[in-house]
Amino acid sequence: MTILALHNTLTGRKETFVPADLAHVRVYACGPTVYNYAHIGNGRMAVVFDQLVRVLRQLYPCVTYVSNITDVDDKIMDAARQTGENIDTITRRYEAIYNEDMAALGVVKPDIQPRATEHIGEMIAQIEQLIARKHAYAAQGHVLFHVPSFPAYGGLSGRSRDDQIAGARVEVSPFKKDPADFVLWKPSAPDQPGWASPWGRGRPGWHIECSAMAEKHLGLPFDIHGGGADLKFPHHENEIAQSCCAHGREDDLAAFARYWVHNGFVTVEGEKMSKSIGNIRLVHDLIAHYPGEVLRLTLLSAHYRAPLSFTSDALNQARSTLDRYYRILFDLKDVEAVAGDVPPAVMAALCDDLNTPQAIAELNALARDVASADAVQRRHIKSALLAAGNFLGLLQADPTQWLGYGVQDGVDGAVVERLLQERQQARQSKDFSRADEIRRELSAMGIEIEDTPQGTKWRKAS
RNA sequence: GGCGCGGUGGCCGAGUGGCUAGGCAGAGGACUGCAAAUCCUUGUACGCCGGUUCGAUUCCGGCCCGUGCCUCCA
Repeated sequence: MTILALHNTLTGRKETFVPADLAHVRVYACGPTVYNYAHIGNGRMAVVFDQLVRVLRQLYPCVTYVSNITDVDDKIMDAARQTGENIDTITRRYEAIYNEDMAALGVVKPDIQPRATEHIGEMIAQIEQLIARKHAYAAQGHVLFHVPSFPAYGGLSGRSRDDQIAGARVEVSPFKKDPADFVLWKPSAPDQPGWASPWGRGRPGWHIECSAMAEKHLGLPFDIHGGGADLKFPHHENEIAQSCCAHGREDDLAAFARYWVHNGFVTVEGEKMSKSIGNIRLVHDLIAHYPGEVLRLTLLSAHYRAPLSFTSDALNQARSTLDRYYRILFDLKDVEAVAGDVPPAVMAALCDDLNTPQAIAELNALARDVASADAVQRRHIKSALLAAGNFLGLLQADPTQWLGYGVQDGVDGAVVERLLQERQQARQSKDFSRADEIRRELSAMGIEIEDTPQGTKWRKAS
């Protein structure tokens, strides 16, 4: 059995992954709050954990991947107020768009995608457990988690309770027993979404939903909990506090999730994406200009924990890399591939803490070898390339289509053929200036031509 | 201020105590009427200063720079 090594934020080290139950690997990753289009940072999280789950499925017979949809949140309420739309209308719409956009990135939909609003009962039950164990208290319609009741608090982020207060930007409400305490439940005004609870009509705090949904759908402790690096604190820290304390497991931070995996941030031209800078890159917009595979490869071209600077350069490089692979597949289109396993070198790279750049280097090695390959090797290379591509969510398109051969959209094939014939005649009569002129005409139409021993081929350049 | 992460050749980007990362771009060559595509050749880089070591880009300490979190955030 291949060994999977993962960097575990909980210990700060790369560790050998051993599931709690070899027969059933369980993974949870924090999903989006659905009030707007997903940006490329959301996309990176989805792609990274999709790839991790793909690796796990190669290694283990049964994997359950849960990723939630946060559909109750103050930002959603703000959005509803601004547009005058119903909250459900907004959340359902952006949930659907999220799934479409992620599918375009080659992300396989999680096995379970629980909505927060459908787990209010579980959240209330967990809050009651926390109150019963004296880790939480009700005050003025709120319920708060009492951080001092959990001495191990801060173990994931390496941040102490004092550090959290030292930031001095934590809202210190008068009803908090301790400045570090955080909200489990808060009251809703009549015009805000709310649910009946033992503490009055209200809605859950942000952190409790993941604790409740992960436990319901995966059981405790489950194997891997993931999310963006920014969620380490306070979100994941608070999840751990809630879940461990609700079950009297204050002694063991791993009693909730055993391995914690965090992906790094996407920056745009080196800057953080933010509304104020106006540099947010939405997946929805990007897929109108770039094939999803180009975006996916861009996201996989850096190691998942490293920051990724999203630039047009990076996109173009990913595109030319894919063009190269597709050209090989095109050249090998008459070679019969055999269904096979993911190439061991690719698998080994991914099993080393999801080293996707190394895996891509292995793809390049295959591509390099094709030039000197004999018939048997060519068949092997095509098979390996397709298997690796399938595993990485790449190379799923038809090479002919990808490269633009035989594309009819927006192209008058008859015109192209006529010009090519005219150019061929010019070439035969050594009228090369006329031939080159025709090539420029075609180029202006977005048509690139390639003279080969078998005649002239043309393609619609992307 | 506190807690992290990172600084690798023009660019992107792995990795390692001594043994080629890889890609892109560039240069030279082959092929071509010229191109395109492809192929061949070509680059000895690891922020700074100390320390450990036979030997450090890789380990340790300090410093500088960049960046993220500490408030909602993938």
